Amino acid sequence: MLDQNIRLRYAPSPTGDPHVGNIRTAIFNWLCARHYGGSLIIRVEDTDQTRKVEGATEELLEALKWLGLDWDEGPDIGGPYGPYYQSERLEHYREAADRLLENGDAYRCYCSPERVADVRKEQARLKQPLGYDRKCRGLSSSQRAESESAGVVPAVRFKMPEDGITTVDDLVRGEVSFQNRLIDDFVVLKSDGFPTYHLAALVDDHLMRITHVMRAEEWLPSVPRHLQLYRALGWEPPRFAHLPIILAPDRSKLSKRHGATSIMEYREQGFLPEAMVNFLSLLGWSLDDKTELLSVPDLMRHFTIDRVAKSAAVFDRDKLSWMNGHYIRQLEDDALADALLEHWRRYPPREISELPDKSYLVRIVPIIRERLKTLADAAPLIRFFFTDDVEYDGDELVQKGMDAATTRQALSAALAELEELSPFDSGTLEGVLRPMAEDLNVKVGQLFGSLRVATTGLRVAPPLFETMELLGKERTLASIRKAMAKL
RNA sequence: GGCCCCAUCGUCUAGUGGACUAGGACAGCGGCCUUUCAAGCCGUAAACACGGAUUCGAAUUCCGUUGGGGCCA
Repeated sequence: MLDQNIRLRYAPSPTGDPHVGNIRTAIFNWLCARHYGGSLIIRVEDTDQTRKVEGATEELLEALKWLGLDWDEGPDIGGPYGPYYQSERLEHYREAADRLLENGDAYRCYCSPERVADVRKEQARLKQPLGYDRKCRGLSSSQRAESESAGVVPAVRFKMPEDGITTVDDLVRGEVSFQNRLIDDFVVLKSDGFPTYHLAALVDDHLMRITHVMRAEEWLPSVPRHLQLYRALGWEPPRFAHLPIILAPDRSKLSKRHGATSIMEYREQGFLPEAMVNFLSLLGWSLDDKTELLSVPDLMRHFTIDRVAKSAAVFDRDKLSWMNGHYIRQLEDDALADALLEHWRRYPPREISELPDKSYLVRIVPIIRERLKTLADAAPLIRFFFTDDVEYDGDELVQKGMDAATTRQALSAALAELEELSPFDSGTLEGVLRPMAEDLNVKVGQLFGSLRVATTGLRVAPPLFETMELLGKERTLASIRKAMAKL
């Protein structure tokens, strides 16, 4: 059933930011195509001119590339079934509409949008099923001529069968049936000559030899329309797989008011592409009863439609964060430094004014790696490495159970000891500072705490001795002196 | 309102009639480790929506109810 010749498509509308739900659909299509050695086609559904957003297609493709997806045919690379923008394929839709008209499977409708709306309103009032009342379905040629001469430009409506049942054998849901009589004669070609989604997507899927349509569940109700269209056109329909939708924590549709919805916002917030792909893959799909962490090759190896879930999934940011932390921890020093530099280049952090040297950053990275959930967590944690005037309140130096005098005394003692210290490395530092706490009759936590604030300006910071070593003797001593002056 | 889909811990999920005293993960809680914060390790709490039916036996099949979601404007 599924073989190397399968062709899947991802067909986004360039109407705004790439939504995580849409991206999840892209990932599923991609994984499926790659798993079976088939092809992934990207097609831009830009026939709705009013909703078109400038630059949206470029941003979308960039998002997909960032995540590591690739495709075999698409707007940027072309392919044997192009063009891959629907706005450049209008003649195909017109042709299909003409055929439907010729064969009597469609008719011209002269009703104004206002009339159609009124009909609906009345139906709603009477609590009847909503839909076009088929007024123009039985128009005589003279009636048509009359409207034509009055200058009314018609839309083309498909003649839905008035009885019978349309059944789809969905790959994730099994058989789903619809009563034809409850579905109205929908528009396939608008009066402006542009196709509706139903016609355009279907014509392209056919012409592009799509074998499997994997898309979000919200499209399930339009399947009977599509199937009837395929029948009328004499084309073999693809197999369908309707994916469960992604919900916000309050179980409503994921939208702006729930926080980030664009995949690019997650990038900005410091999430890694491998974490996003892994996490999104697990929303509506699972490998088994215990595997959570899967690399892209793992996912490609294991992804099959039969393991796609039916029920909607809530987008759990906490789990994403955990997973991102996991992937950050997995990065080698060099790779993590690169990732941070790249992130800062793209989204300059307020804490660090200039991009630091990679050679220095590579040395810092080991002491913060396991403290990061996102790349964005790094800058506030290590800003003191890149500036000499760290600002903090003098009170912060004073640890619990101490006062300004004892703190000053402790810092002074530490300073005296460190001035003579060589080598200035973490092991040696710990070797002299730990016993010093006892001599001073304070707890190590108190001494280290004061030194931590003195050197980093932070109460929560990377490990003290490693930090001091990386700061170097001069800067460490200078910051302790500065701290004493604050007391 | 009509049509369609869905229903296992708070969340993501495993589970396709007996191996289920229902497994894993995130989050929570407790502990260990510990210079802060993390990470790590150990432990703990937590679910088959409800009611019928089928069956020797049901989370698993069927029907209904309830709830949630989607589409139709």
